[in-house]
Parts: sequence; C-alpha cells; structure tokens
Amino acid sequence: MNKYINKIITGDSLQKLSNKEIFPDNSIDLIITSPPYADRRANTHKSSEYVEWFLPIAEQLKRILKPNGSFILNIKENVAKHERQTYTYELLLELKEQGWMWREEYCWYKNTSFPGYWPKRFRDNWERIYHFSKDIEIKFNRNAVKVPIGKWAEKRFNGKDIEHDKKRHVSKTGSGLSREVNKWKGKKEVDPHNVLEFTPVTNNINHSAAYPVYLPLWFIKLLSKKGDLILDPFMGSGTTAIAALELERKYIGIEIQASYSKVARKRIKEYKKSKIDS
Amino acid sequence: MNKYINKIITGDSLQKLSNKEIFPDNSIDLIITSPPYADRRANTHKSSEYVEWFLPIAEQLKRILKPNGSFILNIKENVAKHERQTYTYELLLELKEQGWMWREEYCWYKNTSFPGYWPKRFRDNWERIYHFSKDIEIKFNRNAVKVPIGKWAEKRFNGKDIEHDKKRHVSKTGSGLSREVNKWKGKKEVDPHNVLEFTPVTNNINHSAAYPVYLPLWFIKLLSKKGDLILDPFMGSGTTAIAALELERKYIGIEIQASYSKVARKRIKEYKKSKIDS
DNA sequence: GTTCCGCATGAATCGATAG
DNA sequence: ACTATCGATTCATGCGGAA
Repeated sequence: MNKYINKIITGDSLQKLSNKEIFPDNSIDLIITSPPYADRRANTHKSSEYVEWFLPIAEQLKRILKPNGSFILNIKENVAKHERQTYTYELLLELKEQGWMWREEYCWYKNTSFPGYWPKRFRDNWERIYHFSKDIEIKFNRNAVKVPIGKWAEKRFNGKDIEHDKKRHVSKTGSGLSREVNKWKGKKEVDPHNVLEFTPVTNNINHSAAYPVYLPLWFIKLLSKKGDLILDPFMGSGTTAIAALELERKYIGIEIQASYSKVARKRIKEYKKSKIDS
Repeated sequence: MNKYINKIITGDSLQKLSNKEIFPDNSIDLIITSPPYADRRANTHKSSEYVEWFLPIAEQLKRILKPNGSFILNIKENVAKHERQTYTYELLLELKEQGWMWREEYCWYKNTSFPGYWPKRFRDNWERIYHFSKDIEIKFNRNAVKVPIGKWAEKRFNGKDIEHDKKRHVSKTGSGLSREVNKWKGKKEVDPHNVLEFTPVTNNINHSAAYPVYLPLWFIKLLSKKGDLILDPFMGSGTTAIAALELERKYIGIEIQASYSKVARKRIKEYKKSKIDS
C-alpha cells in the first residue's frame, strides 16, 4: 500500500476501499470524513437508499481500520416537506448492527450557518459528528485538546483554601460523588466537552468551506499520533489531507470527481510550498 | 375536563392520558415534557423496553393534541459500557411510524453539565429536544423568541454599505439559497437558531433543577398563545406549570410520585403568591 | 446599591471489590 | 458467575449573606 500513502485516489469509494492491495486489513489509524448528504434535489431518494449506499462502504472501513483506531463521521439530515429526514437515525442503528461501537455523538455548533427563512423552523446551526470504534481500547490523547479553564476559577482560588470544597458531597440521587475543588487550584487547562464550537481563528490554512479544517485538526489531534495514517474516503477538496499534514500525519484520500481531486492536489501542493517558504 | 385545568394529577401517565373524560380528543395546545431517562441501574432494561414503555403514551398524546399543536420532547441517551445507548434513536423512528411529523431536533447546549471523568470520552454538554407535530400547519410565533442581533452587524454596518453585500450571494452547494446582507441593516433583533444556549436571560424564577424553567418558557412562547392549555405528562416538580403561569397559559400536569406532586403544588402556590406580592 | 465570597449541587460512568 | 456497592475522577454556575 506504500505507493498510495500521501496520495489522493480518484475513483469510487466502495470499489477502492474493497481493493486489498491498496487497503489491507487493519491498516488505517483514523478515518475521518464528511460524506455527501442525501441529495435534497432527488426527492424520490428514500432514507433507506442512503443507508444502503453507505453500509457496504462502512463494512470496508471496519475491515481496514486498526483495532485501536477511530472512525469520525460528520453528517446531518436534510429537511424535506417540513420534516427532517431520518437517514442519520437509520444509519446509526445499522452501523451498530454492523458491529461498530458508538462511542459518542459530538454536537458541532456552527456559528456560521447559512441564513434563510423557513415558515416553521429556524436556521440549522449544528451538525452531528459520530465517533465509532471497533474495540473499547482506542487512542485518546485528551491532553492534545485541552481548553483554558473558565474565568470563575480565578475568582475562586484567589487566596485561601475553601474548607467546604475538601469535604465529600453525596448527591441526592444516590450516586456517590466526591470532589476536592482545591485540586484544580492553579490549573490552567481543563478537558473540553462534547459541544464543539471552534471559535473563529485567523489561520492561514483556514478555508471558508462546508468542512473547515479545524474540524479534522481537532479529531486528528485527539485520536491519532504523529506518523499515523489518516483516511478520508470522501476527500472533496482535500481538507482532511491538509489537516493531516499540518499535524505530521500521513493521509490517503479517495474522491470520485476528478475536478475535486485536482483542486485537492493543488491545495496540498500550495500548502506544502507555504510551509517551506515560511 | 374543566375541573382538571390548572391541576396536577397524581397517577400513572398512560392511565390518566387514556381517560377521555380528563383528556378529550384534540384538547391540548402544547405538550412539553422531559420524561425519565432509561434507568441505568436496571441493566436488564434494553433500549427496546424504553421504547415499548413510551409508545402507548405517545399514542395518547397524539390523540389529545390539537391538530395545530406541538409536542416537545426533551431526552438524552445514557452511556453504558463505553457506548451510547440507542433508545432515543429507536424511539424517534417509532414515533415517525406512529404518525408524528418530526419537525426539528434542537440542540440544548447546557452550560452546567455534570462533571466527571471517563477514559475515552468528555463531559456530556448537550441534550436533544425534539419538536413533533400532527399536521404541517402549527402555531409558530417566531416574534416571541427573537434575540438581539450579533455584534458583527454593528461592525459591518457602521456607515457605508458594503458593495458585496448588495449583490445576491449564491451558495456554492447549489442549494439555491441566497441572501442580501443589507436587508439586515438597522435590525435590532433576529430569529434564533436551533442551538439553544439560554445565556443569562429569563432568570426570574430561581430553582436549580435538571429541567430549568427557561426551557419550557421558550417553547411555550414559540408554540402557543395566551390562554392555551399546556400539558406535561411527567411534571416532576412543576417547572412546566410555572412557565405556563408566567406566560398566562393554562396547564395540566401528571406526576406518578405523590412526593413530587406535593412539591409542585407548593412551588405553584408560592409562585402565585410572589406574583401577587410584587 | 454593588461586588465579593463561600456554599451548594447538577439525568455520570467505570473499574475494583465485596457479597 | 453475577449483582451490588464504593471510590475516583471532573467544571461551572447560581444564590444568599457579607463587605
């Protein structure tokens, strides 16, 4: 497979993924992708067709992912005839059936959703990001995504210890919960949570797109190590590849439209050049 | 049914809801509730059992809701053995089968999630809020939930028009959406979106609870009119009733635990008293 | 009045140990 | 083997009385 590393393959995802020469079993560290959503113009498209299209692809992804790897899937259902479509719901249940472990659903809180007016609905400002794995044990580098502690901490710890915080607290619900707030004294950073906001950063590799680079950056940091191999089976304009390079990982991408592959290769070239120049 | 208006009924939800004397067909304007999540202590509880428990209740809710009414359901799945449970997913699909229209899924972005440490996951900071209806046409008072326009507008419109903004902007995705940014010039308030943060507003009622009052307040404003009848079939400590009173709506609540009914009645009494005193 | 400080507490899970 | 209990881990906010 070496000759495919750091390359974008133009072709059909299912076909390429099924090729064991390109993708041997257990060879990928992290899969991260944002597949094309069910085509809203094709109203005849039933949810089940979307699921049927995706499932064999997911089967191959499961074959080629390493046991301690992760699969990140960004997806959101469209609205048709005043109702949200159910293909994300059906797909998730089928992926479970297929043997994937559903580890988490992140809420990607997009503060830049497209404006618009709908009679009985507001702007759609969030998308689902599913985290799947094959096994319980996965790479999970929480230290790579810490965030600054809230301002409350400053006020709270400006001086002497608070006695009460050292005591044990028992919750009414019967779940024993203890804490020692003083342990956080001096902490600068804390774990993030599962609503991802990505406050706008002025990054030179930032690209105003439906799939901004900070998204793969965050998950690559969290779920892989340097030198790992990242796959995006729906590469589009190459954002996942850029993120992988930025973090010193390797990538493989698949893209069916030659025009997109071309754009992606160009972006990657320009990115590499800008790295050398700077 | 008049004798049940502005009352909390102690009893089993399914049994009470099935009583046509209390709840005639098409008699409720808005249902808003946060039912107990699947009990994680009962590990034998399968997702399907939760769904089977809820479905007949939902069937009655559909019977008693007015055609232009709405059903707001707040729910989130627990995690067990490193995986998210699927009962919310199964339930949604079954509710669709039952004939409900799935209008929206709001993300309730909670600023006060429970702290804790898990090996391969972060804190859970959001919950699902489903909006269902029986028909396409529903009450939807968007003007009641407007929010102040973001600071970006000030910057953008501080003086001269921006040429780019005068032109129609066509989305790259081909969705056919377009905008004319200058239309927003001078606007003070805009529509909200489907990620609900409830930043420091409407804090007039003090009660730290899992189900804070601003939640029903928001949906009651959006989806009902003054004098309408609001039902909460899992009333708990009466938060939905307080919200209904605050907005001059009527309420009916059901609660199985007498201790909770008592608390709720007390809270309502105190709320009424505080209104008169002030 | 307004800010500050201490107190209280919220839909949590997991692995280990005890029964 | 199987279930019940226990300890460990973790942030952020609101309220009330004090300064």
